[in-house]
Amino acid sequence: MLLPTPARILLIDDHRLFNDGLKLLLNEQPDLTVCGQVFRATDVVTAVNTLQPDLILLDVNLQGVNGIDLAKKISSAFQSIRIIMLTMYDQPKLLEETRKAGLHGYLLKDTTTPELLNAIRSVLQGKTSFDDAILTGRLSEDAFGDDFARRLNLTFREVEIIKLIIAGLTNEQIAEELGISVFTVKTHRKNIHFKLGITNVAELIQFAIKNGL
Amino acid sequence: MLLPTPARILLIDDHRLFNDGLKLLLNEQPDLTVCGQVFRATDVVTAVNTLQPDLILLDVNLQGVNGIDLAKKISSAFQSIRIIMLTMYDQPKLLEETRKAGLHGYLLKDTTTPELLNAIRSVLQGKTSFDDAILTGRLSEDAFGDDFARRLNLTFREVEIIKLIIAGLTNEQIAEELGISVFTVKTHRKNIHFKLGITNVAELIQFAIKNGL
DNA sequence: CGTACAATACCCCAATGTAGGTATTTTATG
DNA sequence: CATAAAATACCTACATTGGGGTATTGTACG
Repeated sequence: MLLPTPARILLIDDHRLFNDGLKLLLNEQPDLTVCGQVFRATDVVTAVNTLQPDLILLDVNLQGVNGIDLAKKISSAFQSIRIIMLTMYDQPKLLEETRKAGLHGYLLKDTTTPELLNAIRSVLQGKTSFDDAILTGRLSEDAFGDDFARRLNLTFREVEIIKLIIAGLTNEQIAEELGISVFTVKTHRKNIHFKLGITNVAELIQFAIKNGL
Repeated sequence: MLLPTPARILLIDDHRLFNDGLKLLLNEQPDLTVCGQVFRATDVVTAVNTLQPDLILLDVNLQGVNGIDLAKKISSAFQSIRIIMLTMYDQPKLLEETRKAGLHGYLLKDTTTPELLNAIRSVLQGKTSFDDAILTGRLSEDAFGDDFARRLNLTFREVEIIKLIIAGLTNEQIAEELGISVFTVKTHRKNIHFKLGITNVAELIQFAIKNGL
């Protein structure tokens, strides 16, 4: 399991506190060492060049810069470097893009530390690691909050669908995701609109934001 | 500056990695100690009760639960506990709510570690601490405008239209609001989609949120 | 055993959004 | 004044959503 010398990890994330915290976290591990931290997209290229990391933990969103595009560039220039995307949100689309781009992992920032370490070590060994929470149904259990649902008399299924709508999925994609008919999705959507007193997606998202997305 | 015994800090944030990282970060300081970590809103009350922290770092957004409401509850039940809100985004509204609620600080997660420590120590001494980045710069009026627009090469008009889309207006309503043709609105909308690399309203709003609505 | 509710599925049609064009006018700038 | 960028306007076509129905199934509860 342990490599002869600690694996060199580069952290790229504009949230400084998160970045700093992660550094401490990883440096506690004997087989891992953080060789550098980057906070801005513009600093990435030189950092990768000079630091020669084995693995990069990369935020999908660097103040408006698309992390996945960035990852692709790095990946094509340095094929040996392994890259794990870190993200705040579980967006199926980003997950898909990440896989298609041939990157090595996609993790949510609310994974636990052991899970992160696991993922890093797997990826260093040549495997890939995609967050279970995304693949399976973390969405279904909690996330959106009892509170919200209860106040507005939303059912479990409705909340589930709201989340997928907000994630940017179309009715058809939602239907596929949940394994139900598009008609059913539309029915739920109508009920949601009725319960919330709204008429379109934008208002739905407004609502979600106000009530704590 | 240093207290006789380390100040007890409770971390409330559902992003586990961030939470864990922060713990290490703070425990490195001789005058601070993390007395507990909470990952779910439902665990907050008992944690506060049993751990008796001096100060709480609280994420504004706990999987659907409004962090500010939570903070108010804590604050009214335990007046001596000082609370600093942590957030990913600079939302003027939340900042205002935080101040009105009589809480003691509001920090962005992309502040630096020294800034965080500074803020914590100030608050422990009875002062308040609101992130400069929020108070001064871009936020004040046009958070959305400048920065966001510049980064993404959006024009003034495009930003204007984005705001109206997010407000839930249809193309027709936007056209009327701005005194232009629906066709023009559609054109702008296409350009926006192109520049942002998105395909529908939900994604647009996602984008706006991430980049600081 | 009814009743209530959640979840499912379908139909129709209108309204709105998305995507590909092309093209003119205005404004800012070297 | 020439050029670029921004803002404007229109067209066609298709995709998706929105709102009005109706109806079946399973499950929980008194």
